[in-house]
This record gives sequence, structure tokens and C-alpha cells, in this order.
Amino acid sequence: MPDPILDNLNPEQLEAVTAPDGPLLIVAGAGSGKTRVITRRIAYLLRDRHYQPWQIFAATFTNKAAEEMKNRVVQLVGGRQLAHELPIATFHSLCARILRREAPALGLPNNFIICDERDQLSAVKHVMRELGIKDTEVKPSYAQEIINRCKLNMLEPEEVGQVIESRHEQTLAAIYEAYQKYIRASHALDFEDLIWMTVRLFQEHPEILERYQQRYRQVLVDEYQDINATQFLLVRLLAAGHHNIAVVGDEDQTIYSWRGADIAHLLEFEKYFPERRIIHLEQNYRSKANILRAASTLIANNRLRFNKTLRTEAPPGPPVVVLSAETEYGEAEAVAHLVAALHRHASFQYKDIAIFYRIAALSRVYEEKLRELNIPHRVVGGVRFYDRAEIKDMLAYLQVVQNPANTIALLRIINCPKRGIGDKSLERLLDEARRRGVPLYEVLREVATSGQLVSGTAATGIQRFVQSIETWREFAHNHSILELYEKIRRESEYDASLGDPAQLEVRSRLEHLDELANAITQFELSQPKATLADYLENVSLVNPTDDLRDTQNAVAMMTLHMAKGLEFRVVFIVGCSEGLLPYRRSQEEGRTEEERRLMYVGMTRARDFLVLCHCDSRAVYGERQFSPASLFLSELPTSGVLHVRAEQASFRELALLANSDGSSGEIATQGELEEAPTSSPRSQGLLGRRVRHALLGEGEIIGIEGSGRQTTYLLRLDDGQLVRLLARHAQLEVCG
DNA sequence: TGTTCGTCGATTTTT
DNA sequence: TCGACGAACA
Ligand SMILES: Nc1ncnc2c1ncn2[C@@H]1O[C@H](COP(=O)(O)OP(=O)(O)OP(=O)(O)O)[C@@H](O)[C@H]1O
Repeated sequence: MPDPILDNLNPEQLEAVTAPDGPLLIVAGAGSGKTRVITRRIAYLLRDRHYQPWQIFAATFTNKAAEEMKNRVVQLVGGRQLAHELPIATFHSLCARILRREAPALGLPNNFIICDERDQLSAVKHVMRELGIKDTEVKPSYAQEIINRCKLNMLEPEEVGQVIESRHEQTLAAIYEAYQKYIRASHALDFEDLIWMTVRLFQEHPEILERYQQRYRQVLVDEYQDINATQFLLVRLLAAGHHNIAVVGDEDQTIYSWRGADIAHLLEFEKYFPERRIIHLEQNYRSKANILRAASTLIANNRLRFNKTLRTEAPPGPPVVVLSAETEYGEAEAVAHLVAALHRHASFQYKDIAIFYRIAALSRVYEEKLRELNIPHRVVGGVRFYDRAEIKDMLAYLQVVQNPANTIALLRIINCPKRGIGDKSLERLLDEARRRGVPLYEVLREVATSGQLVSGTAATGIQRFVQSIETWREFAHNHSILELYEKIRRESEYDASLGDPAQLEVRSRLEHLDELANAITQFELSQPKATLADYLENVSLVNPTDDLRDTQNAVAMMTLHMAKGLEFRVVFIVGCSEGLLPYRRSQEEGRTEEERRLMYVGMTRARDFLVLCHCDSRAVYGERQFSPASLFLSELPTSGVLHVRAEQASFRELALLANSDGSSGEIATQGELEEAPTSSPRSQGLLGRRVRHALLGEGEIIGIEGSGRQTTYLLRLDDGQLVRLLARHAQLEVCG
């Protein structure tokens, strides 16, 4: 009888899935079935070892990964309820759940709110103003970055020196300290706090830790190479009693070092759990051999890695194509045409195809060209829905209603729409609040009755504002989130403040606000018992595009980071230029190897066909700049890689090539031809000869394909271009 | 207090 | 090219 959980596993995979209790370390390369193993193991624990869903703590680093894992487990084990009961989620979300219950033990309120990057930046700016630090002296975004880097490593303000050495050390420490005070007073936690405070909770309250150790009998971490020091400490605390901790990782796929990820933790696992069982998976089940070889050759240039074996039994498949164009428009156009051809002439559906890029800003051109050709596509996690100003404003209203002490949100909406409460008044109110050590809202409430401290217009504005908030708070007690939202939207007259609905810009904002209503409805339907606090937490931690199901038949577009863990039959990596991939700033900060890993991750997502794109010049800040090909392109093997100029490319031919399995030699690749030339005797002699073409100039014949009338030459011109010419038309002159 | 216009400056990746 | 911020005006 077929067993969905234990069938279709190789012996090593099976060993990993069914390993007995105790620490388990699985180190394995791309496409070797790591995710398959960890999901099957969870299913196995549930079905055959009779664990309850809530006893399993499975952490991931992205919402997408969590969603994917949960879906797979539910598919294996079944049960509608299961999806809600299984604690498979990101570290941040698992921690938020714990803190929501236990916050009081740390002196924090249960209804804390989670502030995102933007809130964080505005908080930093706020405290810098209060401290009288000019943003020319220290850039707020820099201060933010340093604060986060400290918090990732559980460093207090006085320890700032450990992450930077600069004359600003004192200043940054002061900002950090003030920032902490400010967000605490606002009843807010930032992303880093979620992890760190959970660790602190466990360290300071052994009895609470013990409860969670009792509860979570199995700890699992996917993509373990991405773990940072705080997260590692967290899982060590949880597993301290039973040591039932299983992790899977691949050091070649560490792409989050800027979030504190460190390969060292892979080694340290063995230090903390010396009795660990270690399993290597060495067979790649995903990619055609040419793709795997190209990726392996590339990553071999990294020094910071173990030497893993990764083999495949797959046929060579089509060559990896390096597609070059003159400009980014040419590049995008070529991509779009090739996508169309793959759809039309080959067996690929749109949803089999993905386009990856280093930075999200790059997606635009490619989107445009796809749209021009009417190719359905979806951008995964581009401009984040909840990042839009109008959405953030409305959510800030909900946050203030939920917890008026949240000064961060309060400041966002106090004069939006305009209520005549200007900078001057606000400053006075904030001073008063600071002097007395009470939340800003407290002061507002008093001013609303006393009318003191501010001018007439401001006082009226405050009065009406406080009045509204109080009404909404009352209303929130016995109404749904949606009802509350609609009421706020109506009574705040926010819509009108956006301007004339005849304007396109305004209309799209209004549409976003309608979409928010839809999102709230969806949420309330899926979680009927959820509170406003639950909703706001969900909003902060889960991007709605994350759970946009991949149901549409559309080309997927995303950053290389988002691509991790996924697979597609066809992958395009666009913008393979120096400065972009590897990204200049990363390179300057000494993280070239991480950029190479990023490229490696992208390449290994492909099953059948991989296209790496590049262009000679690109507009940067509106200015056209020379854009040399990526270092990584030069690190690819010569064999199994085909270089094509977009201007000369026949997309139909490329599409047919993509469909070939590379074994019959219908269209051989450059490398194969060099190694094993097969062609008619007459042409044979030309292979490797220098020739001159009337129009194209001189070059070398590096390949001969087909025979008879179909014979074609593959010619490498002296400028590096590759062209394919039908032999009977090619008027070539042999040189020398 | 609110609006508009010009200048300047800056760009990663995710929770 | 876009957006954030400051100065000058309504
Ligand atoms: N034993 C197997 N037999 C057949 N196919 C397998 C087997 N193991 C894994 N696969 C397939 O190989 C592909 C890669 O598996 P999976 O995503 O689990 O790998 P991974 O190691 O997590 O990859 P990566 O680290 O690159 O994200 C999937 O399509 C999976 O279905």
C-alpha cells in the first residue's frame, strides 16, 4: 500500500524522516530534498509517533516558507483543523504568539503592537529630534541600521561599540537608548524585540520556559543556515530538556547574513549537541545536469563552505543560456519574447516560469514588456500592500483604538486628516507628556477638556479627535473589526482628505482602502474568534502577497531572496551585471561570497531551463551607465553554457532548445561540441578554424550542428558574440 | 497652519 | 527617476 509519508524517499532521506528522538543535523545541497524531509518528518511525528500538532515547534524565516511547509504537512496528514493548530510559522510570529500571552511577566502589556521598519524609522527620527541630534550628523537610517544590528545580537546601548567603531559611538548609544525608552512607552515592540524579549522571558522566568519546554516536544528549523545568534539561543533554550531538535540547512544558501545569519551556527550545532546524528543528502532531484553543473562551478569559487557532494541522474538538458542585450529594455524585451515563445512553441505554462532579480526596483521594465505582450504575470511581494501610506494611516487608527498609549501610531494620525494641530502645538503637547512621564494621549485627553496649552483651532481639533477615538473605543467592544474600520473611515473623513476622486492617484488610493476592507473581511472569516489585536499582529507579520496562492497561471516575478526554497521549470535571472549582482554595496562591505550564494540560490531553483540575462548599459538615476557583465557570468563553465545576443536570437529556436533533453544532440552546446564534435565529414574540417564573414567580421567556428542542408555553424566572433549560421547561406572565408 | 515648489540626495535583500 | 525635506508664501 502506498504511503504518502514514507514512500519516494532515498535511504538517507528515510533515515532523516524516521530518526529517533535526539538532535538531528541534516546538511545537504540544493534540491536534495531537505524541505521534503522536514515536512515528511513532521507528518511522521504526527501520524506514527502520535504527537499532537501543538507539540511541534517548527520555525522558518519567511512567511512563504512557513505557508509552503504547512500546506505540505496538511496534505500529507490531512485534517482541516490541522492548519490552524500546527505551530509552523516564522520565528517572529511564533515569538509574538508567546509574548502575547506572557508579556506581563516582562512588564509589557499584552496588547503591545509591533512596529515595522517605517514606524521604527519615524521613532528614530523622533528621538533624534528630542535629543537635538541633526540628521546631517547621523543619518536616521544609519542609526536605525546600527540599532537593529545591536538588537540582533542582544547588545544593549552601552555595547554599541561591538558592532561599530566610529566617532559616533556615543551618539548612537544615546539614540538607541532613547529609542528603546520611546517604543516601550509606546507599548511597541520591533521585529528584533520579538525574538530577544522571548529569549529574555525564558532566561528570567525558568518556570515559564519549563512550561514551553513541556509543550513543545519537538523543535524543527528549516533553512537552518539562516539562523542568527538570538534565534539559535531561543531554540537551544526550548530544546534544552529533551534535545529533540532537527535542523536542515545548506551553507551555500546563506543569504541573510545582514540579518545576523552566520554559517558558524552550523558548526556550533555540533558543539551544543555533540551527540547529534548527522545526515548528508547528496542527490539533487530538481535540476537538469547542465544547470546543476553551472551552479556548482559557480559556487566552487566561494571559500567559506564545506565541500558537499551533489550529484544528479538527470540528463544534461538544454544548455544554460546567457542572454545579452544592449539596454535593459532590450533585455526585458528579449525575456518577454522568450517567455512567449516558451509558452507557444514549447511545453511550458506561464506558471512554470519565473523571473528573479537582485533588487525589487528592477521589476518594472520586465513587467512593462510582459504587459506589452499580454503575458500574465504576478509580482510576488513587490511594493508591500501594508506599506502604502493610506493603508498605514487607517491601520494606525485601528492601532490607536486598540491601544491609545501607542504614541508612534498616534503621531501618524493626529493631524491626518488635517485638524489644525500643527508642529508648534504638537511640540508643546509632547513636552508636557515627557515632563510628566505620561503617554501623549493622556495629555490630549486633558487638553480636550481644559483647552489649555494650545491655540483655539488646535484645541478644537484635539477635542474632536479625542471624542472620536473614545467613541470608537467604545464601539470596538461589541462590533466586528470590519464594522469598526468602516465607521472610522466614514467618521474620520479620511477619504475626502485624499483629494479629488477624479484624479487617478486618488482613486487608486481609495481602491486600496476598499481592498483593506476586503482583507479584513477575509481575516475575520478565516479566524472568527480573532480580536483586533490579533488582526493587527497578523498585519505586521504577514504580507498579504505572501499567501496569495499560486493558483493563477502567470509568470512569477520576485527577488532572489523570495525565491529561496521554491522551484520552477524555467528560471530567468535578470540584471546579471557588476554592481547589481553582485550588488555594489554588498561587495564593498566584503560580502561578495554572499552575493554569489544569492546567484547560486537563483540558479538552483530551475528544473529544466535556466537563462541568465545581462545588458551592456542601464539607466541609473535617469542616467545611462555602462554595465559590465557580472563577475559571476565569467565564473560559469564553458561547457553546457550557450551565449546568445538578444538582437540575433531566434526565440522560437531557443524555446525549442529549452524543450530538448540535451541527450540526442539535436542542438549541441558550445562545450559539447568542443568536446565531441559530430557532423558531416565535409564540414568537420572547419571546426576550430578561423573564418571571415562578410558582414560580421572574423571569428572562430566552435560548433557544427545538423547535417546536409540543415548544417549550421556556431561561430564565435572576435568580440565574443555567438552566432548561428545556416551553412548553405553562410558565406564564410577561411582565414590563414 | 497649510500648501507648493525647488533642491538635494539616495537607492538591497525580510521579519 | 522618485521621494523626502526645507524654505517661502497663502
Ligand atoms: N526521493 C525523491 N524522489 C523524487 N523526487 C524527490 C525526492 N526528494 C526530493 N525530490 C524532489 O526534488 C525537489 C527538491 O526537493 P526539496 O525542495 O525538498 O529540496 P531542498 O533540499 O529543500 O531544496 P533547496 O534547498 O534547493 O530549496 C522537489 O521537486 C522534490 O519533490
